[in-house]
Amino acid sequence: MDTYNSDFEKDIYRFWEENDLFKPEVNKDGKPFSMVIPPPNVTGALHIGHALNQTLQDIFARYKRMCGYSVLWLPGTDHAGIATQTMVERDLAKKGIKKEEIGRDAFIEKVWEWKNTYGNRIIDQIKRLGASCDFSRLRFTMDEGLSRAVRKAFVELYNAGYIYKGEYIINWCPSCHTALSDLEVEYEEENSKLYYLKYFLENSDVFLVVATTRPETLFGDTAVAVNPKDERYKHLVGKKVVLPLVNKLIEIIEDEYVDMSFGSGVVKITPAHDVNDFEVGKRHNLDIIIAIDDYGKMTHNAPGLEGVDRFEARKITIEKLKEANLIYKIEDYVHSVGHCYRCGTVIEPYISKQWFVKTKDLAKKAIEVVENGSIKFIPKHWEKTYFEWMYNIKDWCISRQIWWGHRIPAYTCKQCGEVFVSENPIDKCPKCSGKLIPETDVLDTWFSSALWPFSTLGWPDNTEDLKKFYPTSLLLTGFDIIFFWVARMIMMGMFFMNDVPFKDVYIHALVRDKFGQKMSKTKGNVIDPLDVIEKYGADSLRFTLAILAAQGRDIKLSYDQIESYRRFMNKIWNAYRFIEMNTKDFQPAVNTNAYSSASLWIKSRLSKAIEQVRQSLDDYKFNEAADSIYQFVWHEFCDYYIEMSKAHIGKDEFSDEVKGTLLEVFEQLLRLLHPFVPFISEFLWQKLPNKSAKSIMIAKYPHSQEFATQIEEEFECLIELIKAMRILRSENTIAATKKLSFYFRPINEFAKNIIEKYQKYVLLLANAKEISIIKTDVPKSFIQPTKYGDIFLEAGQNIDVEGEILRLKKVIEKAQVSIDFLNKRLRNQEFISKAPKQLIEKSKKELQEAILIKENAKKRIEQLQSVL
RNA sequence: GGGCGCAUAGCUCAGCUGGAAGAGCACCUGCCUUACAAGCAGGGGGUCGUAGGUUCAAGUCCUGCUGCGCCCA
Repeated sequence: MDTYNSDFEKDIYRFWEENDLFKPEVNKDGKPFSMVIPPPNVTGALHIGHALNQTLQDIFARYKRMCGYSVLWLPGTDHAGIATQTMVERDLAKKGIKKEEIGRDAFIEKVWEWKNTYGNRIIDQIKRLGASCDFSRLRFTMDEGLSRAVRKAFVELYNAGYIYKGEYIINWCPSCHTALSDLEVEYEEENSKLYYLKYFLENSDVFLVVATTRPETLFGDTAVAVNPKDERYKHLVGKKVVLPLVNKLIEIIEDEYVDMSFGSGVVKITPAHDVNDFEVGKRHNLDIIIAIDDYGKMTHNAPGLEGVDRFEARKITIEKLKEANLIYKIEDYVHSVGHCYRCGTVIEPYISKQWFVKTKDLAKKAIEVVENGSIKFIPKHWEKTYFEWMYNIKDWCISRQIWWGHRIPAYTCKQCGEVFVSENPIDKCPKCSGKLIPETDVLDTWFSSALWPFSTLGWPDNTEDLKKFYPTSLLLTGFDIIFFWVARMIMMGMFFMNDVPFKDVYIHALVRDKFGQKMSKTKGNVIDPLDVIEKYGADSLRFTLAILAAQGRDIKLSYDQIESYRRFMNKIWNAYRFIEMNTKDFQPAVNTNAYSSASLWIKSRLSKAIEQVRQSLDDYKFNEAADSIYQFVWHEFCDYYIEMSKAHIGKDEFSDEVKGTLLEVFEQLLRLLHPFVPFISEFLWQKLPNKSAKSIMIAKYPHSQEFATQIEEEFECLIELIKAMRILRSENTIAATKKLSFYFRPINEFAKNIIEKYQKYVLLLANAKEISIIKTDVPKSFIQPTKYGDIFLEAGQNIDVEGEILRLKKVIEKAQVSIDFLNKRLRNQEFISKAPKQLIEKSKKELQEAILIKENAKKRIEQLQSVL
């Protein structure tokens, strides 16, 4: 093994799978910890957002598993009604087949074929990331069990009065040819025109100016409206105007809804094609005239335009209005237009019979459980977003006019017209024995997703899994689906299980490109996680995502960052190589009582790192956890302990002890690392002589220990002195390879003891020939003052006196800043009386140290100047 | 229009309950020192968006303002 290469990842994953390590049964007796995966679309391909989501969940799954929990992380996919149907339709279209030609059943069969062929793609991709989901429990929203759960849920909600069918104006996508819920409409600001049309008063050549962005809808106008407070039009209310082009009379009504400042203050009312107008229409009992059909084409109500597309119809209408001199003026106008979230088509408000979930009461409980802390959002501020939506929740349109999905389990009697719902198919009317016609609409995919936390565990059966793992412990997802999914799961969980679906909800950020732009295929700025895995390995990607996952901020990701954390993988790899090289023929001693100081120190530092990582993970601070490990591994274990170990190995009585400690600490830090970088940690762990289990996955997560603070104080001094020596070398541009002689003038016994006690480490890490303790100055030398005393380096003949003076002046300057700051603080009577004692003492000590450094540097400058 | 978030080193960002500003990348200097040049050692660089307030002490708490982003209507 020479250099790091992530090729082993696939083998490692296979090893885990073959040993069945992803099942909760590996810790049968542990306390349950459960998560359900936010089910990706079965048509989907893994994108970087999934990668982040999966990585963070896997970190938790592995962490909790190693802590002894019986971890169930349940995977699955959702059937993504519209998306999947569209995709298969497109496939068929290539072969020249329309779905209507083959019929509903045959089409659905085609979709299943497609699903069975390609539906596991995203699951396989998730595996590449190292996800430790229990794939034996893999679920799909359309599978048998979940479909049963959906039917049961529908029937129960219906019977409890929470589902109703009615004719309402809904968001309609003329392209997908289905109703959409409010959430599935995306609004975009668009540059458009505002048309001011002339509506003449009946039998008059006086006209009202009516402003509209959609002149083509005038064919559906059944009134014009003014605000009751609007003095300009008060006298006209109740009179009639002539509808342009149609030449029909419609009434002038008054309604609060009208904004007096919009246009001329007179608006046309088109109940069939505008949500607000629909409400106005209801209040005033207006006729409803449908001018645009379900394919977005004009109806017979638009004379001469029947069958013309709505946008084409707009142009023609304008031309006609112009010809008839019915346009008062046209202005540029910016307004927001709703689009279908799936296909981008402009939404057409449309009146039709749809099924709705009555949400107000369901929301009440869902609000309560967040208010009372039964469910916690992390970061907490997302609770506000949640409440905001929940307080203003609208009924949820759940029917979709497509074929792929859960068919609504409702039946209408052909004879008596009665509607029945039933979990199991029925064909005879229970009332009149007439023939029952099954509902053709299917349910919104999110309806089945809302049941996910319990339907996947076996509900409606009271299975062992359901008993053990519901409520789930943690839901980890993106903020974009708080309304779509999180809120609805809470409502459904409360209704069906009478308990929350999860206790903690961690909301993670969006992954953007390095310019902060949303990644999208059209922009061409996507970072494909599978690409990254190919190039850098899943571990590098995971570690990068984890260390960037600070709460409440989006992640700007670039290849540079991934590259830099790949270097970290390489560093770990090489640390292992060093250890392996040096412990080849070494058998760990059973009981080592005598430890070298370096070993005591690194174990103390490791303990601190463990503590920090555990604490950070418990607080969902992935970035802090990852950073703590990074700092420890690189800048303590590698930079210092491994270097210091070279002073012992093969050189003194601690040789074996140090080898043992290298293995011991490295073994622990692999376990510490495992949740973040599962592959390399497992791969290297398998090679260790001191591994404790079949797999690192089921080894225990390390615990911290208490160590005397003394060892850390000693090493703090030691490291500062080593650094001082390195500064002298570097500032005087002396090659790292040249062995030097240093002198140390300690300020006290403690400092003197450190240099003596740890001479071995000093010599090695500063690459020194010798280090002598002295009491006086060393003339003709470079000096580096520290708070523990001065370090000298003999300058030989060619000392650059001026350069050295300049350098020392900087030292003085720095010390002076400290002195001024601390003096100011300590002379402040209020500080002395109010600040904590510890801080006062610390400040006094620091002041003394700064003064000492300054004085010594000053003296040296004077000396040097006398030489000049 | 309502709500939320962000503004800290050239870039990307940490900074918990307030006690002298940190990391990674980039940059400069010197090194192929026998784990690692995907590396080692050292260095420069910030009046923490702005104006006030609370406090002995404010990047950190409060208020106004400016700029950017997101969500909802």
